[in-house]
Amino acid sequence: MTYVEISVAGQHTKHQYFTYSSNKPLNNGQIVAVMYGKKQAYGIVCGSVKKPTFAVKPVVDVTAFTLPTTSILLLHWLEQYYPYQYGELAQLFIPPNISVNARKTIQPSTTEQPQLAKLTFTKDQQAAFSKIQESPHVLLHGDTGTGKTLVFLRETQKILNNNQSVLILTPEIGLTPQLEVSIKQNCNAPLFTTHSQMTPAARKKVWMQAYASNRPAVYLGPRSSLFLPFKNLGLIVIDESHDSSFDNMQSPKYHGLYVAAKLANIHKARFIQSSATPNVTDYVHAVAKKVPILRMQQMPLKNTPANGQIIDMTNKDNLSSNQLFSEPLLKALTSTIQAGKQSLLFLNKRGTARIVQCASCGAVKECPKCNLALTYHHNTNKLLCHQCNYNELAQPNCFSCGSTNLLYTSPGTKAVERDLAKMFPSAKIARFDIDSTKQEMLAQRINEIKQGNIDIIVGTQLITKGLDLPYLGLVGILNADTTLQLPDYHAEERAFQQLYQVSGRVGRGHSADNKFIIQTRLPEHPVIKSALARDWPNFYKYETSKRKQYNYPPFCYLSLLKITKKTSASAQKASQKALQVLQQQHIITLGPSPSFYATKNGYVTWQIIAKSPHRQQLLTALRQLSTDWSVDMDATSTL
DNA sequence: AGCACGCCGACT
DNA sequence: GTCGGCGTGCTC
Repeated sequence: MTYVEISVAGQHTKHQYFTYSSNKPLNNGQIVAVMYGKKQAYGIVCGSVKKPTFAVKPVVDVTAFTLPTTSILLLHWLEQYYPYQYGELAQLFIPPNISVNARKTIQPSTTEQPQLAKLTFTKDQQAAFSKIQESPHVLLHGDTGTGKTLVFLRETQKILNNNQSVLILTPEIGLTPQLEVSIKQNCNAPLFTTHSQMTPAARKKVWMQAYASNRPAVYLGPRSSLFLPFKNLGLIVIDESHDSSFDNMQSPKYHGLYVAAKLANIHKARFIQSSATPNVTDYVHAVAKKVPILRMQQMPLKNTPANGQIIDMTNKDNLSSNQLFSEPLLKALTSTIQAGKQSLLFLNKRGTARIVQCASCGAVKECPKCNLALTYHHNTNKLLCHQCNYNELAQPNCFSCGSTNLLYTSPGTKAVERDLAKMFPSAKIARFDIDSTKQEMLAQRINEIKQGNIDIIVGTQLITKGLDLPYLGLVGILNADTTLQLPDYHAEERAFQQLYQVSGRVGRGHSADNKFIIQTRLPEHPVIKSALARDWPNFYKYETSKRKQYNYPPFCYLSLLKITKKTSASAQKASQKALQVLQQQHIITLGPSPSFYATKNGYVTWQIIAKSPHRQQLLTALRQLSTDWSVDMDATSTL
């Protein structure tokens, strides 16, 4: 009889390991089935021990799979880097649809040998490529359309030639199958793609492939691909590294970028983080760690940058009879339709935040401590900071200019579509948002749009990502302010990134005379101005100094703690208890306050922001909270 | 997360 | 008296 320590996956476990007995020897990393309480669960063998003093249960069954040491090292690193339940982290490594009967079968991979495309590099691409040879970790900071992809794909081919595999992390690729196509054209190895629409069976196939194959391959997928049982990884690329899908998803909330960097380090693999708009936090870290930053600005095509224009919506001369559209935007729409080109109108629906903005001067009241827009609470007629709970009575007049013309809501895409249909009765209009578009339909809709038989596209954030529309002549941002003013310390950065990405959709060398119009009530806002000028350094300077002033990341470690209870009173009571624990450990706290999305089906959520200049100090304190707190370490959104 | 144990209100 | 509310704690 032997005794092993097992990391039990998927369960809420306060202990790192639980001891089980087994009558046959087990390997470290082996995946086994155990009883945990009354439930069966899978676990990872993490070492053997002497017979313990307490009673233990036997291992129920063993699977045919043993995780590589690299995976185990990554698991242990995650356990000390994040304050999460150990079981949640172990779960990441367990293959989908696992069963004790599963065999180690792999599909013989069908590899047609592709004709590798001949690459002609621009000077920037060539420079970046040679720099990559000199450093194991680089930040590829290339403007949209400068051909970052080809640079890391050539490196991918080099690594493959060296008989090693490559992992390419990408935001959800439903919208951008281009990357998949480019990999096939440029890389001479089997490609295994994972995406969120895939069935567990299909995911399992990819897992098996990584597990059993000894041949080098390219793995393409979202951040969950980090936990595949890789062998001999020579390169990890994280494409669009700023994308929120790398850090924004369900718990356990880990940042794909940091985990990727660690995994590369464990494998002694090269690491490339690639983005046109890197997060300032990541950028500051890269500078601090002396990671070479490779700037690419040269366009390979003869592109005409779009004609950018800011429309001040507080200026009466710009207004039309319709509240949503300025006169210049309507004129641009008319002429774009006449020219037979497409228009894309971007509206951020998430911005239905209950923010109060003055229609006359654009001013929004902010929390003096947090620098975030105050949200309006109807029942109490108060303006409230959802982060620290600061509040004041709502006034009928603008605090800045005294006007009584205050705006409490913003319109949705439906209203936009309806008004457009009235004003342009003969135009074909397509609306694109999460509600109107099921994921599976997207590809089809996009094809429809690419053919050019749609005149006006109305969309939300979906539209910002890597979509190349050959007939696009106009991009209009209906209300840039909604994104900008979400009460979230990261909101201005997200606004810049979105504006930058959307404006990149137009002016891609397809035709001259393209337009990019931003409607705003804050025409002098540094974020709006730098986005229009596509001036990243200016934005970076503004954003970092603001973060420093109000003590946000990267100048502190920040985590968001949430608790959901039946009643507001019990949530507050739990919050007070947590505050005590945190403050005893000298953690800076904001709140507690009702969460931004405070109530769902009768339950109430309250939250606390916890900050500290020292990661370890914050982790230690968070580990002392009761288990009903959900923790988002390094949260980039405090909503 | 589930599930058991334990201590206070309204009921046959 | 007790049925059951959910607050607290544990799972090798």
